[in-house]
Amino acid sequence: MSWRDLYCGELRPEHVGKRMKLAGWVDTRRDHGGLVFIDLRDHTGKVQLVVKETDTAKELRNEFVVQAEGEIVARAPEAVNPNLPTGEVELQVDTLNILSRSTPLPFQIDEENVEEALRIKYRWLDMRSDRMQRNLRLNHTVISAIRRTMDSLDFVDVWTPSMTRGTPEGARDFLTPVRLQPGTFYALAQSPQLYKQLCMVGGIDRYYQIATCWRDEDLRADRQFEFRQLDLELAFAEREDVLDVLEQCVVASFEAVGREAPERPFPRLTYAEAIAKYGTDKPDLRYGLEIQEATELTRSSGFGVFANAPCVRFLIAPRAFSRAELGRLEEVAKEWGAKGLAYIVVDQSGEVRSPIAKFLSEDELAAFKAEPGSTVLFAAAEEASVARVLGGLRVHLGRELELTHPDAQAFHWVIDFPLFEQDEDSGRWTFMHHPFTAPVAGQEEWDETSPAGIQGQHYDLIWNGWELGSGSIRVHDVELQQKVFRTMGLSDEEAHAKFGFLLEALAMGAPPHGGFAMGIDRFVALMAAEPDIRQVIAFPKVSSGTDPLTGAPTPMPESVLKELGIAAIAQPD
RNA sequence: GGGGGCGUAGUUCAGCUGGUUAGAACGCCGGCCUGUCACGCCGGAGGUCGCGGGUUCGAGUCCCGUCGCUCCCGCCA
Repeated sequence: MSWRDLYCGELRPEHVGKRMKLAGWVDTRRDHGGLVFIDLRDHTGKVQLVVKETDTAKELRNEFVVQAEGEIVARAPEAVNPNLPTGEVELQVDTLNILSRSTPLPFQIDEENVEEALRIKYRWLDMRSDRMQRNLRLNHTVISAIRRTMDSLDFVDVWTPSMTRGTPEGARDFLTPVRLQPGTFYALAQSPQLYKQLCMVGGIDRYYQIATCWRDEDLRADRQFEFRQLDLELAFAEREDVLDVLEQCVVASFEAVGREAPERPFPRLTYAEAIAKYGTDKPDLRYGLEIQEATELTRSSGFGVFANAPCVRFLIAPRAFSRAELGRLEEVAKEWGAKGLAYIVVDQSGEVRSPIAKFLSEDELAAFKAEPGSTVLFAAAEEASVARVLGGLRVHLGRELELTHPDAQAFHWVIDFPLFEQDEDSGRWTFMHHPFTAPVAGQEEWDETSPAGIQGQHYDLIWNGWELGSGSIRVHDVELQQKVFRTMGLSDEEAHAKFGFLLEALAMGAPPHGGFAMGIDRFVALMAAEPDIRQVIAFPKVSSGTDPLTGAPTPMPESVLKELGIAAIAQPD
């Protein structure tokens, strides 16, 4: 015997006259005395039950789980509900079983704006909402499409360990004490990076995995302690081979949910272009608002700040801002590190309002090419600071001025990243992405104390200003790998202590290879038009790093810690 | 570690320049109702205004601290 013959949302006029069992949750109850109407809900939708007054019918409350049996009948024409797909029929109930009761709920299903920690604490209720049902099913659909694509391209799913060797570099590790080896720890994998490279050396040729990764860093709208990534690696591959696989996965995902896929190939933008035109390495290209260069133009300007700054750039906002609006924009600029915000407002009549206009020549003013009804916003400082400030302003203006069409989708690649970057405080050089990224061909030689300008074969995939993921062609030459380690200040001895297994593997016949890792949660959140990844994760943690549902994390008994060979020096509040 | 926003009934919110007994909607409880579909009507319960301190004749409202949630910076190879 089965609990039900059909899903609630599936009932149609063709079922009229049939006797059926339905089961689901009581969505709403309309008690008319002698007659009770119930909207019965499951994940497919709702259908109306009509129940004669009985003790059982009177007892029903919201979110009770019930089974109802009876005849499917057509509704009278005037009783049809056009707002419901099942609105032409209803179940005339003669047998009603309450399978499970419910206490009054802490919030109503489908109520909007419920505080998120409460939704997460009672996730089993939240999951009944249309929103979460849609998102979790979308998550599944996308992952299925990605797996189908990877399988069709002959990728092999290889499971790699979650418990791995800790590294002081990169993100902070989550640690697991090891009882059998007191005083030592495994680290939960920040990514399968090294294992997948070993797979390449091992002849797997095309590896992939929907891999869970752990990073002990502060949580954000787009970051959780644990998350999943599409992790892939190809042997004998060049950049374009890798990008092609990712583009196929993105297109397949769009097609799987019945949406128009972005056009291939996705546009490519160099890192240098991205920084210069958009002030960030993950620009949102749904709108223009490009940053423009003015350093040379203002070299001999009468405005000292411009004349003396190593870099002067500007962007032109399509709006003549008021003084109050400019004040708020200056605050935004300061958040991004600006000392102030120079501007030129050109109002609708073409009249110029600007505290710096008096310092600028006619030629300078004309050179900015500001149309009536716009504002020129300047940043003048070190190049990196200018990029950061104008990049921040650009994103702010894009949102404030609603420069994006709601349906616009902008996928693109950022390529040609620097291989190393210099720490602003210590002056030390370190890798920009990770130490396994290969330099571009012909740039394998550099001064290990000053690797400025060396470019890496690294690439990022950006969607609407979100970094979906990144990848690179890796170093497969052991000498080159050691050179990279030395450049970031790791002696050969230290490198061997930490990454000896990689160096040994590279020394035993490593094919050229490269790969990528794309954040699944970010991808699905954007697909779902959600503002953060918690909305597509079944059981997320809140931003303090705690789990309101289970109450984790918790202290552990002394005896347990002792067995693990550790002691807690902090007590929870 | 730093900065911003929020915190009032189970939920979502209102509550003015400090001033009687802190409100609404939904939910919940009781009653009536055989065609509703956000059913309707009548009645009711429900509040440490996050917490602590201060200013004041008087604090939901002002000040300080603190906690929680959230967004951002740092951080995220």
